[in-house]
Amino acid sequence: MGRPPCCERSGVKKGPWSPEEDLLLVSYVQEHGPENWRAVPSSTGLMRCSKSCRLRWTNYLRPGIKRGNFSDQEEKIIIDLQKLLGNKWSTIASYMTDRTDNDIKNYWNTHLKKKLAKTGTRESGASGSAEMKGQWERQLQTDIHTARHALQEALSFDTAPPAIKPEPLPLAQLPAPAISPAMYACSIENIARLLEVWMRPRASRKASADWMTFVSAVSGGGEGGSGSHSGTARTLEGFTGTTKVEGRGRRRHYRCWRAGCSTTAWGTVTRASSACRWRTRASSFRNWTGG
DNA sequence: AAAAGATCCAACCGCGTATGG
DNA sequence: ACCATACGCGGTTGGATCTTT
Repeated sequence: MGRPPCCERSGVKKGPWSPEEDLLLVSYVQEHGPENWRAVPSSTGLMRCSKSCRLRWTNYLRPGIKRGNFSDQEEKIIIDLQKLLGNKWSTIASYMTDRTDNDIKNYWNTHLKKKLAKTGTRESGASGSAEMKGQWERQLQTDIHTARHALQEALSFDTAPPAIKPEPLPLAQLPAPAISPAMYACSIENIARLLEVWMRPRASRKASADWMTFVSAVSGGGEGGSGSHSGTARTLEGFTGTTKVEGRGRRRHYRCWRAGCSTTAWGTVTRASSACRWRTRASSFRNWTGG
């Protein structure tokens, strides 16, 4: 029954992704697109299974992913769609293309389930549900129409098929941007954008977020004076990545590097008590020439 | 300041489905 | 038709971080 895990072979790395792994994966997708995942480990040298690579891409690195708090509207959409569709997270996510199914699932499990349990009954009553169902059915019909149209186009030998323009979708308040190959090129920017989002009030929680926080701090960026630093000024420019080296909790050591250059900078990031501010310690920040 | 408990979410796991030989 | 393997999805977990004591 069932297949053995795809990652049983020895030497496969598990756990949180490092920035350099992210960059390798993004580079691969930029070049080949998000397909043929089984080729990713061998092509990139990543010591990860294909499944892990796909998950990392779809849940984290893919362009257009929105991070941060869910808006009231998003919350309502999730509640309504969950009521309508059940735990079909990927389907629900298809209506909120800037959110991943994993995010939605997590948000449901950690926030909405409790919230709904607390309020007892679900706010949007039967009439709201019926309305949603009507919208859902209309959407489905539109999808079928679009698919049929596309099939006809594909089966005919016309050159330059006309652009398919589906009718306005009832649930299209959150438009679904088609992911074109050109968008993969935005992945690096996507990482940078995530950096910006995560630098906002909420302090980073994960190592990868810490990385971004750190890079921002090193670059002298950040909002409201967060990321204050002193000593030798270093900018993000030129640094291609950073990795956590040692330490845990409130105090960590990081290393950042540049491509094709042996210069590495070491830094310690501390979280200044309750002020939610990160800073690099000039005293422990120095150049290091490795190799 | 430290310990303990609670919370959150990235990543893993197992299974069903799709696909190709 | 059968088998092997890749893909995709939903449930679950580990551990980092936050909050409370």
